[in-house]
Amino acid sequence: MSENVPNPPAHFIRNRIRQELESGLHDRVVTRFPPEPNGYLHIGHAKSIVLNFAMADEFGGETNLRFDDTNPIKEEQRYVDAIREDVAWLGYQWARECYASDYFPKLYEYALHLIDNGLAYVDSQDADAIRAQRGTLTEPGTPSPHRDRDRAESRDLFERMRAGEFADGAHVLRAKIDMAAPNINMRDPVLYRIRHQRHPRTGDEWCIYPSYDFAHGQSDAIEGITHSLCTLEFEDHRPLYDWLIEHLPVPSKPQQIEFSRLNLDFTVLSKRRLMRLVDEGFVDGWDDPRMPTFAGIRRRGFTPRSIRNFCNEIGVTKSESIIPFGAMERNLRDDLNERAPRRMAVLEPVKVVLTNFTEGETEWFDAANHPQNPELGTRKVPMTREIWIERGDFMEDAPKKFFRLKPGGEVRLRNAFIIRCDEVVKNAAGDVETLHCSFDPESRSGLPGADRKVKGTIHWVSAEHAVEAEVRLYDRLFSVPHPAGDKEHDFVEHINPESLQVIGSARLEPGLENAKPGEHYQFERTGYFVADPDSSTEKPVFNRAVTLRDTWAKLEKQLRG
RNA sequence: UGGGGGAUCGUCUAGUGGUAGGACUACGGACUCUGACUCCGUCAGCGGGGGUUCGAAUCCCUCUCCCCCAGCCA
Repeated sequence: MSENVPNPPAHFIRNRIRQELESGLHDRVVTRFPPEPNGYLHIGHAKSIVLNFAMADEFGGETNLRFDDTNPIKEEQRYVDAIREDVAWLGYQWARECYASDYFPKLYEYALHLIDNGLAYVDSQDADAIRAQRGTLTEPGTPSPHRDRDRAESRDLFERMRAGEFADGAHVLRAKIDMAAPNINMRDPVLYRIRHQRHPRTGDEWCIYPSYDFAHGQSDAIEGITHSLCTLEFEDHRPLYDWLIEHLPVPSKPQQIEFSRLNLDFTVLSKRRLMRLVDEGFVDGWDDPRMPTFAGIRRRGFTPRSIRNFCNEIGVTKSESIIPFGAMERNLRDDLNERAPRRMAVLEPVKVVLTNFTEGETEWFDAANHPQNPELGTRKVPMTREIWIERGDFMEDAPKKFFRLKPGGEVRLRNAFIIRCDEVVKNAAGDVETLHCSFDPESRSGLPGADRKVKGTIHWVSAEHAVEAEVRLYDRLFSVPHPAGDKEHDFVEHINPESLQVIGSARLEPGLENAKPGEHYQFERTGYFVADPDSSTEKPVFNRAVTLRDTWAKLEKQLRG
């Protein structure tokens, strides 16, 4: 992946690793991306994925994909499959696919080690009692009555927990650290709990499962992870992470480094909220193009490269930040601008009759597939007497700065010739129905007369050859920058009612009916589009991934005042 | 109110004693058979108050604000 980032920007983790390598603290970098398979990945995870793979890649190491599957109540195989697909889609190949559950036997041994050394004990109270004894933020906790249970008894109990002799919640294994610690994570945290629950990978082999704190660091150590990169909320867990590594006979000593998670405006990124959007039908599923999930942004038309570039652009720090959604869109434009073939498509059609164009005749024009990259070749587009143009490209009472079609005015038809609007035909309601225009034969593309300057150029599609298609225009899902930050209103109240606009019959240039799902095009002057999985030759469907920058829209807004 | 983090242009981010820099946005202009792209230019910042110093974003003191932690979730 490093070919995409010739000059990776410095950030504190990169700097720190560089120094460690120079000082000889490490001679290689091994990282891991450790999702819990209890939900789908979203754009927030992309930052972590890119960071982890980039660090290993840049410093000659490798990255594992490790599923943190320590809680079988919430985890499912389908999430594992989806996550695997998502990481690969982003463009990364992990060195090893690991599972915390691979280490259950080892972790069990480690637990025994702690018990035998008087560093862990079995507590036989229920969750409520343990909670009550934990103390509060300002008051220390009080020791469990079982805290000084002798090692042999704890060991016996723990072995019987493992053997399945007890019901869920009857006992728990706890580290014996410090009930008065100001850091609540150090107040004898739970290491193992009983869960008679079939595990997606280990089946019924285990009925006790390690907690995150007990599994994560030790898994890192077992895999030889040098840098365990995680988000800020785990900072409080680092003392525990280090404590366990220090007191256990683990094969290596990883270090945890925290960075701030990615936040985007005009969306939500918490699993709970995303779940509600799907469950309550605000979107059409996890892969709805408005969703910030990998499945969603992929279907929306975001490319892996644009996401990677975006992640590199935003940097890595410990300060919390909210990145404008537009930053992601710009990266998409930058990527697609370079490589997406251009096509003409009329979204809101209005008919134009070229009065001096021979009826029944078709003239084929050459059109470049890309204005800056001739390697993308050319194509032929048909011109006929009747064509479609964009309704918004005609204005009857046009302001001075309006460079498109107006009564008596001229405009160039992209790749073809210049036309003049001679007559406006309206229906009974007063809406423009048809425009009668005449074209200038001397101004055909390629001819000397084509050099004549007209201010505007618009796109068009031959009415006879037009391919009818469904086009889905997506906009931000929420109408406020921080939907989750409003304490007065439920975030769903801020859903943008116009986040999806379906155009039933857009008119596309012929050929586009053969677009394969996932193929990107720029519909000139309109935006970047991708063929949806729903698309077929019979009924093409395109999603608008992002609009083009539109300075006219801005100007128009200003003119209106 | 205990503990752990954070605060630099509108946004993101460099800068650990020596002229606060970059990117994005915005704005202005050039170019243009996409009002796109590209190019050029402009605006704009060290949370507040003290102190140390010839000199402070950086060191010291103090205040303020924001985030995280009291799951047998991760």
